[in-house]
Amino acid sequence: MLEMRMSQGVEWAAHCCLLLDWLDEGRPVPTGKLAAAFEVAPAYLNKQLQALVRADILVSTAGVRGGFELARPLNKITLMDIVAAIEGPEDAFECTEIRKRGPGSSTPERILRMPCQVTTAMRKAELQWRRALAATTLADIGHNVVRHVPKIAENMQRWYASV
Amino acid sequence: MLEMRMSQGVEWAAHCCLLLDWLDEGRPVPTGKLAAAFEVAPAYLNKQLQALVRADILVSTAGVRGGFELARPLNKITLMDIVAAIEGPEDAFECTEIRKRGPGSSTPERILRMPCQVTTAMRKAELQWRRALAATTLADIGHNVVRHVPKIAENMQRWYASV
DNA sequence: GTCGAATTACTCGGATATATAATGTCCGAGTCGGGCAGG
DNA sequence: CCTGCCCGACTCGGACATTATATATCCGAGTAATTCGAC
Repeated sequence: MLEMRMSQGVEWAAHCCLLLDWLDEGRPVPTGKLAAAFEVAPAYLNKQLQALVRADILVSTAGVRGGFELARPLNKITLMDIVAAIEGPEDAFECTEIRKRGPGSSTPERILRMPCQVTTAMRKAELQWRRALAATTLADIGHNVVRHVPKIAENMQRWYASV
Repeated sequence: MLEMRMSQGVEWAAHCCLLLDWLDEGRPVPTGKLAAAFEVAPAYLNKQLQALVRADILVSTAGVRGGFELARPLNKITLMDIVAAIEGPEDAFECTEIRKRGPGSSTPERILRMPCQVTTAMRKAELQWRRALAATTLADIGHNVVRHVPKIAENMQRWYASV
């Protein structure tokens, strides 16, 4: 059996953004600290954070006290933004137009111009997915977390001060 | 940039099912003919069709006049069935529970039992996707095609008789 | 004591390896159809 | 001529390569803080 899987980077990115919000440092937070917070490979996390910078979700600062900061508040960052930043803007279903191959190649050119109906249906489904992702901000998710763990920000700040 | 992509097999599978319906043979259609219809690698297509058999979308017949037939009419086959058969039933977003690692491990066990809010949001979005896929049958798609190319079945039957 | 420049340690960024999954190929087991012999 | 058995060719099915992608790592370029010296 095969498996359509999303990159781990999406999960890492979302949690990192939430953590950056909770820490609420005035200064950049370096990759090493974020990696330590989730016990993941620092250099690989760095790569994902670079993608978030390119998507204007984070801003990076070089130098001795450098690191990453949120480029805008969490209520301006949607899950769609995160997914698009890490996975790219392409659709999951890629149409290779096999309908045009073989005997299909002899159908009138006027008709071949019309979109593939299989692809159209797939696109509609993916659109629903993207709609839901775009409708959810990281602020929404953070709010749900705080509802269950009110002291999450305080806990994370205390931990950050100790490392 | 990375890329979350769905297997090509999904596209092949959908088009093969449509073709099987249009051909409307009383007998099984072998892999070779289906592969010729779309100019794809026969052995690899065979692999995808096997998955459809395991999912009870097609039935296979061995032997000299063997091949594949639809296990049920197109209005009983949804895009969700196709995707699940080829890609597997797992969610695209896989939660690795990184919230429990690092400082998160010291939070009360009672809270860690609750689901990850990032994952919950992702699941909701995927559910919308699955809903749309499950709401679309291959009969719907086939109907849309016939609307633009009324003679599609006749064309395919004529081609099939000639190969 | 204050200012400024060189130094140094730290961080991001991209180039480079490795692991894993998707893609593609090949060969064996099974089976149906036809041919052949016998009645 | 009809019937039943045997043979052979064709097809699926899964095991086996190959290629592409995701994962992981490493090192260089650049920067900001710090230190050291001069005024």
